[in-house]
Amino acid sequence: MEGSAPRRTRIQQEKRELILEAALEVFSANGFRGSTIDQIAEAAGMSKPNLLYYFRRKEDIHETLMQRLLDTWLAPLRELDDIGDPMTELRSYIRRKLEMARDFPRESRLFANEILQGAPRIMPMLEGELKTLVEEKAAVIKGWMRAGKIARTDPWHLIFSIWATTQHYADFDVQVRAVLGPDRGGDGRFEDAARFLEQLFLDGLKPKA
Amino acid sequence: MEGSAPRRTRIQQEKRELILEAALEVFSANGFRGSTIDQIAEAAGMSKPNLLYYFRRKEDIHETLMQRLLDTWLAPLRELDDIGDPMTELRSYIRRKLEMARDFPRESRLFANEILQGAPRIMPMLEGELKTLVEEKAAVIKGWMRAGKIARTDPWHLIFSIWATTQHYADFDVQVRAVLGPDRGGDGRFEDAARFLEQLFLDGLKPKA
DNA sequence: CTAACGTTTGTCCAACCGGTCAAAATTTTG
DNA sequence: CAAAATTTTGACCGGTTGGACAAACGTTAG
Repeated sequence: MEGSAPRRTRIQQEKRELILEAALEVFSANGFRGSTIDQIAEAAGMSKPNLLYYFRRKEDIHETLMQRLLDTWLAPLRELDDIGDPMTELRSYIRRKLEMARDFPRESRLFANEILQGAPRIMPMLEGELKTLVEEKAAVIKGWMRAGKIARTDPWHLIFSIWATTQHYADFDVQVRAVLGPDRGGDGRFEDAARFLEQLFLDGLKPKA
Repeated sequence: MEGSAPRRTRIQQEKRELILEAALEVFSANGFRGSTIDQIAEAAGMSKPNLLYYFRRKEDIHETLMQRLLDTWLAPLRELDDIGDPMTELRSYIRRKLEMARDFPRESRLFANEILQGAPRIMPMLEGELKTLVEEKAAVIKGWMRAGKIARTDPWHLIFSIWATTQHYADFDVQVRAVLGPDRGGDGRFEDAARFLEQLFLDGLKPKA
């Protein structure tokens, strides 16, 4: 797809990292169209033309950012493994996703922004790599169901519900904090969420008979 | 906050509705900064200056849209009532929210966009009206838990999980459809989702002993 | 009919924005 | 050190955007 990776000097590597870090901050807060090169340049501590020396177009920054994001973003799902106890596997998948929402909220929001706008830049990846990965894992989950290890349901929607509930704490963070208020909405909210989600996915809400 | 509502001619009422409808389409697809007055004007079938005759600033359109949105958006939660069987109440709340995601995806995306950008325009409402409403309903749910009608958990995070799982089908629609593929991702996906969510919130994933 | 009022349009503007370019400053290399 | 290569900067450009405005057009009531 791309030619061989261009050689880069030490300065180029450092400055490119600096720009990507600044761009993550700006893009995740304002979206692609809502962000200006000037904003990113200022956040990175350099002038606009200087930034454009490292990335020729605004889109190049976004593209690079998105490519890096996707690998780390899908890592937890890739780790979902056939070995080990199914219920434990699912529980640690949920925990890992929630930790990502806590530790990398900007990445989550960048992704959410892209999807919300119709995923114009990563549609091929959704229909290709992501679809294949989910199919693979859905098969694993189906195996667990056939073996009677977990209840029978739709594996795809199960995965969606894990994505939705965990990423909610990154993407809708301001709302979560506003609704919980200063006391409940402090740092402890992720542990509360983890406890709740564990129970939800394990037992649901029906009272113990 | 605002003076008495200005008198409006018949034409003004109609045209304002037309503009709001067009703006919902454009804003929900491109975000606030990503949308131009020209786009909205074209979608509404009028010229930019003409549109600006009805709404003096771009922000006014967005603000009006947001105010209207919030009422209908919170209606399902307001309906969550103490009368009736708790488990049934929760199930129909989930169903109503999922129906809103299906029937009003643009409203959902508009709201998601606003929250993602840090809710600059509706923060007071989140900390006021919304927080109060959720507190009220959390108390109702706590009552159910005390009465042994549903399992004991955190009512706040329960509400978040319902929001997250249902709105996911509007906000991340492109991703859902891409991952499900043409066959599974058709119109039936909302029924599949409803079935899955009902089971999840009722029984969780633990296999029936 | 006509005056008053409401609506629509074309033109214009200043600010912003993505990106170019050549020259200056700096760093690297021989 | 000095030449070569790299990095930084200021000035600039064309296109877009939000919004202003006055003139033209349409509608309605006396």
